[in-house]
Amino acid sequence: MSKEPIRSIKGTQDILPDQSSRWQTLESTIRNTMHTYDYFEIRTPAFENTSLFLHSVGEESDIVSKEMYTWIDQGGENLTLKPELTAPVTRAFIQNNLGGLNPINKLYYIDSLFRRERPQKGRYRQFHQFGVEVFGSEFPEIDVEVISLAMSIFNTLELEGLTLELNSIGSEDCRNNFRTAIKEYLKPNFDKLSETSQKRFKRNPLRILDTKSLEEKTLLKDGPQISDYWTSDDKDHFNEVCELLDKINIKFELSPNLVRGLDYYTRTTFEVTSNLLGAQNAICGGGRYDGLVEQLGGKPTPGIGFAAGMERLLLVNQKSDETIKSQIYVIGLGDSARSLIINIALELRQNNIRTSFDLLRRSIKSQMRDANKLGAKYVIIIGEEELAKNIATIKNLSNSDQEQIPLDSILSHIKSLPLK
RNA sequence: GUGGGUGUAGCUCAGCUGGUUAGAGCACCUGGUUGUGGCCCAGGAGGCCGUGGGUUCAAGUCCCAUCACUCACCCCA
Repeated sequence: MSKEPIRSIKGTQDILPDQSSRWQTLESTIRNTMHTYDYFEIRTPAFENTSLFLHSVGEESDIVSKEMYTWIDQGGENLTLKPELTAPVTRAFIQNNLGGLNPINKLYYIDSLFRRERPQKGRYRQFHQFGVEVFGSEFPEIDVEVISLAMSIFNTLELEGLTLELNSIGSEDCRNNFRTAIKEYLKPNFDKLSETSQKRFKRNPLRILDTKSLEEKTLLKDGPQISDYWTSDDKDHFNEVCELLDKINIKFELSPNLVRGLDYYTRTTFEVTSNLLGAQNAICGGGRYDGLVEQLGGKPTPGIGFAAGMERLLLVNQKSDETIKSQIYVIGLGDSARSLIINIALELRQNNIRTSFDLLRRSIKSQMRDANKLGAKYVIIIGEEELAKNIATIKNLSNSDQEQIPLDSILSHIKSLPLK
């Protein structure tokens, strides 16, 4: 009976050292851009009360109805690993009265989320998103700032093949009117609709626009359009957003059927897709949610945000990353030298010089190999001969030059060398 | 939840219509240099051929089941 090793959970992944540097560069690019826009980071807990998501994302949404990791804890509380971040950040915004401290709050996050779906390319059960949530402004300038912030990060990452799709699903009134109109229009054809569309017809008619079926698409083409039901304010808002985007040279496509899956969206919705991915080609999605804060018990406060999937960004961003290289490798031959190099390595490290030495008591040959593999620039060799003369041999690995220096001048000597 | 594809060395894979000790490249280790890396050369280690069952004189190869991975549907980042 051989023991089966324990495996990671389906849809989760280990990020190993050969990949972690790509994550680090991605994260620092995100933070840098966020800071140039004066957005500040918010961190929320990994899990929340389940009701938070029921009341924001919507009970009929796929996320809530079939994808959440939910459990009852030992105290009887109903908890859920966060499947998205707008609701938790909004909850934190309300709970900490951020709106009372500042009329506008520009928040960003980089975080892990959890959804129990069947994994596939670009989709995992634990995945990472970065994004922003801005509370307090109803004006188009902020819609545009948020979009331009997202695009600016993608530009810095030199991503190619991206498309920005834009739509407005109008305010509350608009959507109510549209909802009755589209139901009216589709009612005679109800039997012809797909099963999912029939469900949506009852629960969330707006999302029928999302359909993939060609027949339904052509049927919808001649039906009522959301834009016909925009209030004049909705229309003005959307036009201003488009104009401002033009003004700062951000290209976009109008997608009248871009309805996002979550209940809380209003007015502006947008999505960025990549033609380099498979079926899961959305790398970023966002929009306005002017009613959400109030819905979750806060003072009426407009909001807008986006979230971008980091695993997908890394799939799109195939640029290779230079690996971090060591600088100094210290070799000690013999017992006394071996104990000496521990001190030398320590001193170099305290001076911010990347330093390694052999931990397997291997031969000098293997140690040289190891130094080479680590990308060290110089090797310091201390053996019997050197010890006797109180010197160290320093070898430049790129041109094989070797020189000998006094033992007590190692640090100053190394500091004078080009270590890059 | 549904469908397709794939499971052979640490990694990428070969193994033809079933046939004898299961291979390659890369990586790893040792040696070629009494204390010197990369390149080269020589050698070495490393495989319940995913797992269980079946057909057969004979199974990595065929059949069934099962598990895992993967892609896709649904939906989303």
